[in-house]
Amino acid sequence: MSASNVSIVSALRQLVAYTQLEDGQSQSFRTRAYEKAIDAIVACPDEIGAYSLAELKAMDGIGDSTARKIIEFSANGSIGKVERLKAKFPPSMLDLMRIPGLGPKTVLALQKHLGVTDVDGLKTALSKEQLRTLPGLGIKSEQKIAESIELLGLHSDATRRPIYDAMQIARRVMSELGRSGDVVSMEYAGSLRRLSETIGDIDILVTSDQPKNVVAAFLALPGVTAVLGSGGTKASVVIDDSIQVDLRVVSDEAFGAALMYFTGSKGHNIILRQRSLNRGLTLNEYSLSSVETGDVLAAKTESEIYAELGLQWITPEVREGTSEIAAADDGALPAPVRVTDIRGDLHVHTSWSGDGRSSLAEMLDAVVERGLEYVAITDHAEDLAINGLSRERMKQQAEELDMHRERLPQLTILHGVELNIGADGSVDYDPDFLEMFDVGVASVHSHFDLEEGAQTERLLTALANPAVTVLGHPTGRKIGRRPGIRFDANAVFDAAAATATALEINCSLHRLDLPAAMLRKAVDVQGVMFTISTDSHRVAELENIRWGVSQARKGWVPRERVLNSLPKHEFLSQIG
DNA sequence: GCCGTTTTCGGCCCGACTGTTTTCAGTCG
Repeated sequence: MSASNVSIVSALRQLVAYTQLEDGQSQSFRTRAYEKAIDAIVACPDEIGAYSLAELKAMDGIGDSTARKIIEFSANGSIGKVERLKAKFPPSMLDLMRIPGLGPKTVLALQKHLGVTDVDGLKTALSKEQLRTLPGLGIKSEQKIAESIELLGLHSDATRRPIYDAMQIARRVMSELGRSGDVVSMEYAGSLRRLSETIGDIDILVTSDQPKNVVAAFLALPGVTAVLGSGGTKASVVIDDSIQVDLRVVSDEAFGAALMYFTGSKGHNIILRQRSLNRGLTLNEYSLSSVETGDVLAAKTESEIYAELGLQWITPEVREGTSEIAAADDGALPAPVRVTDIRGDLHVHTSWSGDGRSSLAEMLDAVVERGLEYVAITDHAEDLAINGLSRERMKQQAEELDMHRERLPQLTILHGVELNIGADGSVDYDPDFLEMFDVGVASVHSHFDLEEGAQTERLLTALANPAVTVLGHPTGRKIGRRPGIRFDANAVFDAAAATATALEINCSLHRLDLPAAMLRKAVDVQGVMFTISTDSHRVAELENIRWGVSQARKGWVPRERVLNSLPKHEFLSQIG
């Protein structure tokens, strides 16, 4: 069996770290090339472990040398160069490089002058006050490194936080910081704005005429447990002992340039700056300007900067520094889905099911409030223990829905159901009973650990069921808590197209399901349609539609492939 | 190590903060 993308990326990350030590710098052209290859693999929807040399080299950012290393890893489970460097630099030196403030230069100096190659050795050297004797280091550096060891956990991959958690903290920080009268505008940027599934640190951009005041207010926020650094226009802190938050303050005129810079990704920025240089321009966090005259061409909005570079605006979610800029250049990026494109929500629970927290009336009123044209009420079906509705209850609900239809004539209310896909692919009730429903969202809520072949069969059976309109949260994953079920995506997407069953983009930040890489794969299958639905269990969750829209953008899903963006009559004839 | 309507060789993004260095190197994002 060939290596998974995850294991290949992990091996290449090791290669980067060891090469940084070999080169004695973190930004050599070689390591940057490896990092570019990693970005390409992360963004690739296909498993590349079985790719041929030619196929690997055809990928943008992967050349002959890296391609051969990938093949070597896939065949042997290791890379010769890494093994060779391990003999020179003990693996524990990589732990040292993860300590904030320690880069390859300092770690090499530790080994060369003090024979220190691991964290314990470093602690001993610190206690003997030996670090201050190293060239370029002094007493302050020694203290800083000692403090950094306490923060060691913050920079490891394992401490990336699920986006849901990070978003909560970001919103809290922003609401508190917003009380400072000096904040003109504020936006979160970085991987949060790109809707990455896990977040390493939170980036917050503020525009203000009084940057020093904003930085001071930031450092004084409740929940700040450590200050990692601060200056006149930027600062980094740790919130709740758990996640790093970076603040950057610029003038309001530079908002677009700063937002772009701070949103990244790093790879995306590098390509844009290169593109700028090719046009005699330079791009930084303040502006896009002429190299020769210094004249500012654009700074206030992202759109005008992209436009000056001859590009359509690129939605943040796809700024991964891979193929998005070339696609924008060709006008081949799909027009990003907007929240206002969504005309109906097809996955909504009420207090009729045990886990719903808002009443049917409250939900319907809120849906009208949001200006939707149609909605499907999809409470749980009977096979879900505790939460599911019996047949009798479903019939009662149907009657109650009729009342609400009279009450809310402006809204098309569909009677839906969230069906449970059993281990064998069967669903709740019987075919005759299922005919009463306008919409069937079929989801996996159990048997997450069946093997891949069985999961695929299970989903194919469900897709073939005429009562199933939508495949709900198809992988069943909970980000940071539960991996998705494994299935043959090609087979499932083909079947979705053949049976005209839509694939759900579940809006919950816990789910974001389908995942972006799978969405990109599904978009390539002609005829596959998608729904963007909130899976709301309470009124407040209806606003989660924005995350699903954002996820659709991340998956390059074009507007016209979103079933619930269709006008009511078109939508009804499609699901009819 | 990668890449090419400015190149198969010679380039490769940009700036803030920190500490130790009196002009800059290292680290980070």
